[in-house]
Amino acid sequence: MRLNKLDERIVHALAEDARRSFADIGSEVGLSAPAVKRRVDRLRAEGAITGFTVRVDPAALGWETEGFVEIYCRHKTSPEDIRRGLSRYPEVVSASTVTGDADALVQVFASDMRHFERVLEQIAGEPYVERTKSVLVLSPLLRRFSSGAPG
Amino acid sequence: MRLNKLDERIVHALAEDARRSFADIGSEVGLSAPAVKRRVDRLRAEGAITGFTVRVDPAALGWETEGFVEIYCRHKTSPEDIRRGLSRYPEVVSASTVTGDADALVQVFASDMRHFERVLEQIAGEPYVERTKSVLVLSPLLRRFSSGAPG
DNA sequence: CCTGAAAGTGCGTAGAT
DNA sequence: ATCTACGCACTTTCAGG
Repeated sequence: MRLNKLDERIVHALAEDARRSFADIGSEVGLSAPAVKRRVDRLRAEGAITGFTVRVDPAALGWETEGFVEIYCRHKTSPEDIRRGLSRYPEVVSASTVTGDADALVQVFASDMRHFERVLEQIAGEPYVERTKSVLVLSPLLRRFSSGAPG
Repeated sequence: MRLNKLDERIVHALAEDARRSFADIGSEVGLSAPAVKRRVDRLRAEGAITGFTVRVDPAALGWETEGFVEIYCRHKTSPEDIRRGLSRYPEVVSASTVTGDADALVQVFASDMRHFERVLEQIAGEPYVERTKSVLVLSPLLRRFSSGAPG
C-alpha cells in the first residue's frame, strides 16, 4: 500500500478541507476531477483513507478539561483487555500501549475538573489497573491530525 | 456559543461521516436539508465546527512510528514560543502545554525509528528546549476524536 | 459528456421572546 | 413587534457513470 506524491497531495488537500470539490483539488494537483475521484476511491478501498469527519472545538461541545492518563497495569493484562475496558468510556478519545514505565497512555476529555476526576477514579478502579498517573492539558498548541476509525 | 440537542446530533452525524448529505442527516434528526445546512453554517461561524477533514491510516501514509515527547523548557519560554518552534515540524501532529514536571507534551509521527530519532534530536536541539523524555507507541488501541485547527 | 443529486439561496410563515 | 428557525421552491454546482 504505497502512496505517491500525487496521492499525498490529494490527502493533504482533503485533510485541510474534506469538502473541497474534486475539480478544485484537481486544479491544484494538476488532474481532472474524475481522476482525483478515482484516486480517492482507490485510497478508500486500500484503507489509506478511512473516512471523513468534522473538526470540532472541544470547548464548544462542553469538553473544557483535557488530560493524559498513564495506566500501569497488573501482570497478564493484554492490550485487548485494556482496549475493551477503555472503550466503554466516552471520555476516552485515544489510547495506546507505550514503551517506558507505564503500560498505556490515554487521552481524556471531560466537561470539567469534577468530571475528569470522576473518570480518573473510575479508570483507576478498573480491575486491570494497578495505578495511574495523569497530567492536565493547560493549553493546546497544535492539532493537525485525524486518524483511525470511529467507535 | 451554546449547542442544543439537535446541534449535538448533527455534529455527531458529521463526526461519523462528514460526507453525508444534509438531507440524509435531516431525515435522521427530523429537519429539512436547508435547516441542517443553516445549523452547520451557524456552527462553523460560531467556531464549534472548525473544519472538515479526512480520517487517515497513518501506516498507509508511511507514518509507521509514533511517539509522545515530553519537553522540558528553559525558563521564560512562552507557550507561543513552543508552538511556533514545533509548528515547523510536519512530524509533530499535536502539542499541548501540561501540568507536572514537563512543560509540553508532543505527539510525533515518523516514517521509521531512524526518522523518529532524527526528529527527536532536532527538537531536543531547539534553543528553548532543556531536555526531552519520550515514549514510543507500541500499538494504538483507540482513536475517536478530531479537533482543532489546521496548522 | 450527460444525467441525477446535492448544495446553496430567497421567501413566506410560525412560534418564541 | 421583532427575532429566530423552519419548510418549500428554485438555481447552481458537483458527483458519478
